[in-house]
Formats: sequence, C-alpha cells, structure tokens
Amino acid sequence: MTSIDSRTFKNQVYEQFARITKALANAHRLELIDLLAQREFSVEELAKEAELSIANTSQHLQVLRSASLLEQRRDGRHIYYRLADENVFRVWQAMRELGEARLAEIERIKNDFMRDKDSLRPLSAGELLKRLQDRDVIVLDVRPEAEYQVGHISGAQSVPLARLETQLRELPQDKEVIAYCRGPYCVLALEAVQKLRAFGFRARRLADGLPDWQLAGLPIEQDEGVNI
Amino acid sequence: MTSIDSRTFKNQVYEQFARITKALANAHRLELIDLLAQREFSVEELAKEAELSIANTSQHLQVLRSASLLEQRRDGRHIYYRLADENVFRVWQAMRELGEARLAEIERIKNDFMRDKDSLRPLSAGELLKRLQDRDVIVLDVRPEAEYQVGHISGAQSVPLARLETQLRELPQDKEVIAYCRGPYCVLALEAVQKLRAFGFRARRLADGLPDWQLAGLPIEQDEGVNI
DNA sequence: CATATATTCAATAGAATAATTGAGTATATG
DNA sequence: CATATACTCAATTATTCTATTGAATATATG
Repeated sequence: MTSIDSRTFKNQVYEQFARITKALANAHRLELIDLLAQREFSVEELAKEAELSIANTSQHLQVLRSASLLEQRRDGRHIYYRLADENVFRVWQAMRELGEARLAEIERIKNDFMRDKDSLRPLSAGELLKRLQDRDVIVLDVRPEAEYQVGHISGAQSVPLARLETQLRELPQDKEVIAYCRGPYCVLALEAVQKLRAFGFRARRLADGLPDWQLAGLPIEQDEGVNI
Repeated sequence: MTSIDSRTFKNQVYEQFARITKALANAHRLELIDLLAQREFSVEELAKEAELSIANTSQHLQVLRSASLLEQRRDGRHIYYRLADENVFRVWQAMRELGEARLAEIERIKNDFMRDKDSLRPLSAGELLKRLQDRDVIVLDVRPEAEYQVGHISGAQSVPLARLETQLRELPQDKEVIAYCRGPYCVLALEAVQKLRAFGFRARRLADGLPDWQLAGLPIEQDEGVNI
C-alpha cells in the first residue's frame, strides 16, 4: 500500500483539471455554455441557437458532459442539457474578464460590430439597481419568454424582441427604458435599444446579462410553477 | 462600411475566448501557471520544477504567451516569465473550485496521496487569520526563500523545507505550528507538517497557498527591495 | 574573440480533435 | 404496429497538438 510519489500526484491532479480545460477549449462549446447559463435546452434548440448541425451539437454536448460540466434529463423524445454546477458559469465569467482585459482583439470585434449601433454607454448592474430603487426606469427582458420564466430581474417585464414593436404603445414615454438579454455577446438587447430609439424612446442596455445579475446576488423573480 | 452580421460577431468573439481556453487545455501548462502564481521564473527553473525538457517548457510558455496569459522579460541570458494579469490566477482558481466540486477523481487522487500523511483537517484562511490575531500560532512559509521574499503572509517566517530540521530548535513548543506553501497541490506544507509532528510539534497546514491568501485581500508582507 | 549558457526555432512523427455522413436507438403518434 | 422524431453512435478525413531532436540565436564570460 505504498503511496504514489509527489510527481505522479501532481501529474494526476493537473491532468484532471486539464479534462475541464480541454472540454472548454472550443468556441462552439463556449457558446453552448453561455446559452445553458440561461436555462436548460434540448439538443435541437441548442443546435438552432448556435447554428450547428444536430450531430455536431450532440457531440459537443457529450464532450462537456464527460468532463462533468453538464447534466442531462430525458423528457419524451427530447434530452435537455443544463449546467451541472454554478461554478461552470463562474469559470466562464472569469474567462470573460480575462479575455476582455487581455485580448485586444475582443475589444476590436465588439467595436466593429457595435459601430453606429450603440452610441451610449451600457449600464452597469449597480447603476441599474439604483435606478430601479428610484423607480426611475422601465426594465425590459428581451430574451425569449421561456428564459424570462425561469428567472428575470425583479420588476422587469418580458418583451421578447419579436413582440417589441407591438408592445411599444404600452410603454411610458417619460422614463428611460433599459433592455437586457443573455450576456455581453448576446445581440438582443442591442437590437431592442436600436428599435426603441427609432421610435423615440430614451433607451440603453444593461452591460451584462441575467446570469451575471443573478450570480451577483441581485434581486430576481421567477414565474410560478417553474422548476429550475 | 457594412457591419458584420450577428453570427459572424458571435463566432469571432467565442473564437477569441477559445484562444484562452485552448492555451489552458494542457496539464503541464496548468502546472506552469500554478508555479507562476508564486513569482516570475526563468524557463530553466520552470522546466526543473515541472520536470519537463527545456525545449518543451519553452514551447508551452510560448503557447501561453501568445494567448496573452504571460509576459516575459530578459535579464542577461535568462528570460523570466510571469502571469500577465491577476485574472489569469482568478480563472485557474475558479477552475480549481469547479474541479473540486465536480470531478470525483480529484478527491480520490488527493486521498490516495494524503493517506497517512495528513490526518488533521487543514486550516481555512479565515481560521488562520483569527488565530494570527490571537497570537495563538506560529506560521511557517515552507516555500523556497525566493518566493517568500516576493510576498508572504504577514508574520510568517521563511523556513524552506530543506532548512526545517536545523531550524526546529528556534520554534516554541507551546504553540501550534501552521505551515503553508504554494497551493492545494503543492506538497511542501504537507511534508513540513509530517516532519514537525515527528519532532513532537502540534502542526497543521493551511488549505490554500499564498496566492489565494493574497487574492482574498488578507495581510501580506514582502521583503524590502524586491520588485514584483 | 572564442566558448559556454539560456532559450528559441524548425522539422518530424504520433496522438488527439472536429465536422460530416449515414446508420442505429429510444420514444411518441396515428 | 408502422412511422416519424430526437438524439446518439461509428467511421472517416482533415486539422491541430505534443514531445523530441538537433540546429540557430542572443548574451555573458574568460
């Protein structure tokens, strides 16, 4: 029963952590994780959102699952995947911060895309929280309704992008409208802000998405009868 | 000057983040990062610590550097590498927590190795802080002295493992001795505790290493004239 | 200025990864 | 119970990654 030596120990430990980093080492899998931070999705839904083939999506999901980053459940013909642990999102969040801090390319890509789309600085979570307490703003969750139901910023109303124009008349003109969506690389809030401004509203977007808000411990609500 | 579409935008962004995750997707590179969390090291030193060939170490370092995770400086014939950003360690820390939470293998490997080596529960940082304030313990930094000089827990004394036996007589017998080292997968504190107990001291180790202590904002000191 | 040292570079071979295709499996539906 | 749906599996090909080897480069030293 002789114990392993310290080099073997280190090799084994770092090899285990590398299982996780290898599972994360792919752009599509990062996008899948970013989606799964919203709610569980079926393979089909994920394939559609990430614009991948079903078989390819399935294989990527299995890579993530075999590194223990995802769990699945079957419901009829569908198999739903979800993040196995809050720490999965924490790692992605830390990675995002590292990338934003160190990779100038990311800044450039964002600027390229946002050019002319979003002249105003997005709000931080802290700023939004304060303005919510002052009852100074209207907050719109512009993600698909299923994601709103699983959890949303307290006081936000669900206005999926597709329904935005028809619901415009219900919004008060005197308050600034803040739109938020999935996260900093989700384009829904950006598009909502553009539309709102085109119709004469003062509108800005929240810098981060719901998962960041939630992890920061800020107030959220969920629709009744929804199991997370 | 037409802006890119949102799919291209997402692909580009996630591809950038994948540059980072790909750089991290290797056990040896994770070990190098864990070492570089202590201080800057030359290629030669890193190769020796991680038990890799020089050429292989150099190539791994360049992979990390091209993902902007490391920076280097030349001093004479030596090239010293360091973490480019505190966020690099934060990512590794988040990864460690995820692995400890999700990979049962890690628990098993640690138990295998620690068996008979460390019967007592290690201290958390919070516990050590309290006991330090009560002046209730002696704290030993058992890392190589160069790492102590760059930064150490306030009040800790430098007792590199190799010098431990000769310095034993200087330690008071009436207080518990707490040893700490580089991190949870560093074996130095474990070995120190074993030795101390063999000589009749009450001894335990700190669960995490200096970088975790430092990042938590807990009190550290550094030797004069040392530039970090 | 020749030599030693520390590191990088280039070439190579073997291993692992990614996307596609088509077949296979489990569940639901008429 | 045959058929459709949702997903997984297996095989293939192209690509990328890893470690090794030996040569090349930059700096220090006698």
